[in-house]
Amino acid sequence: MLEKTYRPAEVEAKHYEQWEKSGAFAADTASDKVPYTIMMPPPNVTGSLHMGHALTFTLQDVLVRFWRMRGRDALWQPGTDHAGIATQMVVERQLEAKGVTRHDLGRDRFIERVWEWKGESGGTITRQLRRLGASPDWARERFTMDQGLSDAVRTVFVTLHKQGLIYRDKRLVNWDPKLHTAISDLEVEQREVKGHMWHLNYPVDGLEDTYITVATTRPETMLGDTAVAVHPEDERYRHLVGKRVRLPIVGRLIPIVADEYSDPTKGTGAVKITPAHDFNDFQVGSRHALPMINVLDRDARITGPVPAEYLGLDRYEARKKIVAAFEDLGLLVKIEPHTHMVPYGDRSGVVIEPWLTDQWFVDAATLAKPAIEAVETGRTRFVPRHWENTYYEWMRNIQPWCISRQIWWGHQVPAWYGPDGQVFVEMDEAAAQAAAAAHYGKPVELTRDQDVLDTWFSSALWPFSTLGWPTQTPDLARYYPTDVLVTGFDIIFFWVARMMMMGLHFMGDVPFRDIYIHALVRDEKGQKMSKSKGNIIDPLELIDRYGCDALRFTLAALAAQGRDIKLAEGRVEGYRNFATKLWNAARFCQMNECRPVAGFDPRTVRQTVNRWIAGKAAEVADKVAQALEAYRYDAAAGTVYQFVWGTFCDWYLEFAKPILQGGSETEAAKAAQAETRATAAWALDVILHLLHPFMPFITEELWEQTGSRDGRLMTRGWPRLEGLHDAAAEQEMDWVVRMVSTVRGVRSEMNVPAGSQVDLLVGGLDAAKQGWARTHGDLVVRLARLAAFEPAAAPERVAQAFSHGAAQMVVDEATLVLPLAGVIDIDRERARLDKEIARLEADIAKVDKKLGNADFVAKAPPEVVEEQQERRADWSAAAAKLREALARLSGA
RNA sequence: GGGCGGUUAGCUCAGUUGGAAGAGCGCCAGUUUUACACACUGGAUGUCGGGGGUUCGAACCCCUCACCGCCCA
Repeated sequence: MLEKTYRPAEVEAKHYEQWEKSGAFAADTASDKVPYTIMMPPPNVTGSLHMGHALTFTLQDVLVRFWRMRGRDALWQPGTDHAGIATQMVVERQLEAKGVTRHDLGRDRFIERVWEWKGESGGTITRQLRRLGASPDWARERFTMDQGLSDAVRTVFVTLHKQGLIYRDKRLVNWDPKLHTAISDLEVEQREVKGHMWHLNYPVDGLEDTYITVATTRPETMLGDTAVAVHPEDERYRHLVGKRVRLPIVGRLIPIVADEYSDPTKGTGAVKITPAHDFNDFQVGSRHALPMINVLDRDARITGPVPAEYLGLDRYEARKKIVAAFEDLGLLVKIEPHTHMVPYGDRSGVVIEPWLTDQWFVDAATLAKPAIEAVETGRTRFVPRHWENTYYEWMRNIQPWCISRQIWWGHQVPAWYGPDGQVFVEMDEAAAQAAAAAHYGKPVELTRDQDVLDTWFSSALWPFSTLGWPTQTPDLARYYPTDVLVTGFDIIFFWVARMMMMGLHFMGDVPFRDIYIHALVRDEKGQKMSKSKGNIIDPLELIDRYGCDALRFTLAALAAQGRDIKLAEGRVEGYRNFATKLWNAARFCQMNECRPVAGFDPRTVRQTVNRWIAGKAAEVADKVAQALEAYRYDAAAGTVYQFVWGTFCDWYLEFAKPILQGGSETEAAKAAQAETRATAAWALDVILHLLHPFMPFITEELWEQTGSRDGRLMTRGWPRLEGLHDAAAEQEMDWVVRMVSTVRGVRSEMNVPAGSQVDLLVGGLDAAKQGWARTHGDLVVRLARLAAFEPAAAPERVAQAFSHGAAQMVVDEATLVLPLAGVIDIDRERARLDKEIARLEADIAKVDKKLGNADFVAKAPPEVVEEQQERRADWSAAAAKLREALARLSGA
């Protein structure tokens, strides 16, 4: 016998181990099934499971389990990425605790330490994924620093270099002065900061007492100014263009240039130009061939051709000192409070400096072209579709991608330099030596480029590098392109776009057919979860408290397309209750000996209730499948929830009770009971299948406990239920539901005590329904808590009932009478009937207005008009019957 | 400034070819009703953000305004 409540903690680990051990997660390259492939977005190896992971991996697992049941050879490719900067930071922090720096260790030993760390702590997130019930093919787990994936990275780098799509260049990059590395645009976070706008006077050379006032948010950069720019159309400054100003403090003479970059409506209309420290100024500088003077070192301290007293000052100390100097010189015009955007490194949290360095770049614009086209032509489809705009917007304005990082942990750039700086990009040192020997005509000593590549460079190859590329493996042929990528919108630029570019370039085909973009998980107030706000909900805690299935079902049920998910713990609790409900339904079946019958065919059942539930089950199985095919997780979850609770538990099991628990004296009763037992067990099995992708643990546990089965639920096929829809059974059972609900409603409204059993007399029931009434009489009695049910009550019975007071109601063509001698309050009943009639009359009036409109009758489709007419007829018949009832009441 | 999304019951949200406004939670009332109180039964609740338009008919299509959120400058 099942326990009274489901206890997730006791079964989750057991089932997971069995699934994994049995090989149920494994894809089968040799299979003749059609593959279904999802590349798991590799979480950072430093990561631990947060709610965003819980969502994305639940959604992926639902799909994978679903399609696996649908008969596909499912490959969910798992792994982690090496997270260059993040991982290096973790290990450096550990060293720091011991008072050691990575430089003390040296590069090789440091990297050894990182691998040690990875061995000890790198498995956290994959262990946690198991607790979530995720079913990827763990045997194929990959890491972006694996040998195979590293070969792929080198191959891609060398190939793109030979194709001229990777090059080395001196450009301004986003420099992180704390981490001492370049980072990509995407790793820079623009934050709104309350700062100041300093208005500084620059004396115009050769004109006494003439100044040009520039406004800046960063006074310290004036040390590197090489021009002042004004708009060519700006009348205020036209006469000064071509003249020069003497840069205060520094004393350098710099030109006043006309350039459209300067906006006459902003600040003073004149801007200082610092080409070596500002992206816009850099462009102005190139247009006017201005010198670039670097005044910051790698720590963002002052360096370069500046007065000695400034050398070595931190950028903010320098700012203070510069402002003070302008004030002393009488050149500080004013300081205004000013709110503006300041770039911060998303890892280090410090202000980023645009800094002139030598870096490796990918010619992203060239690679982007086919990637844009693939989405335009629909070879890859975004779901929901509007995310393609975000993709286009970024792809069409794509900048060269800076891929080199000045850190140690990562894929070292496969480039070697000769004595004269000549670069040789090759697969390995031997090849570089050979190339160098050929170039110089003799062997030379080479030094390897110290930089490593952006982690996203290796992640971009994930859809094919994990399958064995550059080797043309059977896996690669079979599983690429993949079916769908499931990820969050925040990663469209970082990763999705780059996989598209690399996939198309190296595989000649898109990496995935569909890109399902899901929302962000927020707290119940709609706030983004963050450590600093203290509003983090830990998925593992929720799993401990409510069970994994409850969390998974919640996330799926809330995953409506195009909306963020506001997660309130109450929802998880609600779905925990749902799991308990299912558990108890199974318990009920078990208590009533509803056991699966081998070879049971639901198409052969005779009892109306059984034909009815079989038809409903088939309908739901289809709906759920269709919803999942369309990534409508919320609809799929809602449909199965509604069926389990609202149909199977609330009605079917109640309908089955009299049959199951009634006597089995006659042969007919015995047969009905046997059939109902078998059908109930079968319907429960269907439910377990439909719920399995969402709630794998409880369904597997119930599968195990409710029958003697071969094999696990997880490896079963999705129910194929054809030919089960039964409109007649549906009509009949709907009528029973209407009868029961109507009586219940009136009982409650008339304050009939729940415990008291009353008679129900029915008049005017049409002949066809007399049969239904006979079949389901005891159901109506039981569910409406009646003493007796008389579907064809004699008029004198009714009259007698009225003489003592009765409540009346209308179901379809029939009038129902509930004798309530001693209980009924006549005024109250009259008022109730009045209200019912008024409601119907209001509805009728609405329809009449429509039908009275000649345009409506003329222009609306005939079936719509007919529908309205039928409605009107039904309502007015019901209203007439209620008026009769009211009259009877007054007569009594 | 540009783009995208949102505004429907107290709360969170469905509502996919325009054709009687829905669910869950919460709330109120009642219930040992032999699977389940993590339950059962019943009930109340809406100018579908405002305004205009198209249409026989608009929560849905178009225009406009307001507010909220996100992304990019």
